[in-house]
Amino acid sequence: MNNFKTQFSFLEGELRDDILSVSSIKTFEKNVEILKEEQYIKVLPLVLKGLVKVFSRFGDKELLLYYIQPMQSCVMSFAALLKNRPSRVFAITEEETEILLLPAEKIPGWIKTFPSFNELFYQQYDMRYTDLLDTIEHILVNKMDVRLYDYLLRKAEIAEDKSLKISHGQIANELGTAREVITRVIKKLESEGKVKQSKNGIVLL
Amino acid sequence: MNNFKTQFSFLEGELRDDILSVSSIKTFEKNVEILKEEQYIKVLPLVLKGLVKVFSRFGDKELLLYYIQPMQSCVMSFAALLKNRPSRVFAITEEETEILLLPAEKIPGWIKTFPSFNELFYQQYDMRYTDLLDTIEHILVNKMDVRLYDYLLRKAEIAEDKSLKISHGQIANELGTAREVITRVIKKLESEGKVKQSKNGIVLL
DNA sequence: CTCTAATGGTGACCTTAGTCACTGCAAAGC
DNA sequence: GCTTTGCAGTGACTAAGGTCACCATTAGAG
Repeated sequence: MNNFKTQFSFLEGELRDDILSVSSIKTFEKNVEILKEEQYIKVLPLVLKGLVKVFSRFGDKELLLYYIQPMQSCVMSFAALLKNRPSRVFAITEEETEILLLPAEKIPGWIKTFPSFNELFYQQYDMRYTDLLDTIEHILVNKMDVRLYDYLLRKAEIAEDKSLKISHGQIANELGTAREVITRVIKKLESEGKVKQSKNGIVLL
Repeated sequence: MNNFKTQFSFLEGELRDDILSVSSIKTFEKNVEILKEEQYIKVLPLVLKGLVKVFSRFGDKELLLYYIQPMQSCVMSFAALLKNRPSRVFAITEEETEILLLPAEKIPGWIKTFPSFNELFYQQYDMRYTDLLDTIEHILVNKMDVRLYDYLLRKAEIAEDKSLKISHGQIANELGTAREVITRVIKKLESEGKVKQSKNGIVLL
């Protein structure tokens, strides 16, 4: 895909050619856990188009940590392949997503040779560190109504659609709580006029 | 201090000389908020001896995020000075601590030139990302008794002393809760035979 | 068309932990 | 000495949210 070159114009031209010559592009359907099938083939993903959500499992609880948007990568994969260690987080496509898969063995060389590539991953780490701090703040200080509302706002903003098709159970998973709680709290938000539920999903007002 | 060279023997010799020639070493007393006074003079800290705790403030709540031990640095400072942005976290010495202060303007050059230096900061980011994940897990899934006990265990382990001199109020701050809660929960731990309280502090059994 | 699975809705209940309003105690400062 | 200050301990209360046991509605599969 040629939009790679324009999207990643901040990378050195030589590096972009190099990447394209050894990487593959793969398209994933919606709701597919990526890097599951590739867990032995070592690759580093770079999202070109679409949306990926990253979450963690703690026993039977799950929690959405952040989204990977186009032009972003997954620092957990990055760390995992540099240290040859399993990932502690999971990634699922939120929509149909096109991903560039960089072969792991080329990464250390690119990092050494191309400052822009190195810079890119520092930025990714910085972004995720900040995301995790935000997540901690949310869990620690906000009640469920605020957490849920912010979650919906963010989701709508990222999907660029104020109408969300998602089940209460799904939301509960992403917020690490129970389905009944979401049903209750979303009712509350509805009564406050912040959202509206219909058979087509949840609409933000 | 010459133990810098032995501690950081994984860094290139040239880099170590370079660092020592332009950096200063500063010793901080116990319980001092570091990087407060230096917030205009831009420096990157590298802990040589002692212990620093890093925490975040959310409104009136605080939360201990992780410790910086010898041979470690603070990724938040690193990110803050690269992006010329204020830090979202705070650092306080837990004991008397000796810190090497690297001048900010030298960092980008060292990163480009010395792979081992670059590697060091990737490792720091990776470590803190993992620490934050652990913190999230604790807040989300564990009850206060488990959180408190783990907190005390970790503190004792890091301080290499099973006897901790710390007030209930202090602990409450670091765990982002209220003093009375700690008093209650620590009583519970005592009744379970896990800790013992005396006038000298809390002893882990 | 019927049966089933997924989803949403709800009331009752319980546990956790945050808050309030105190009391007791001991060390430090005057 | 007394008094202030900081820390520990406690009972009573409350709110949030997790759990349980259901029932209703809808969409899809057979």
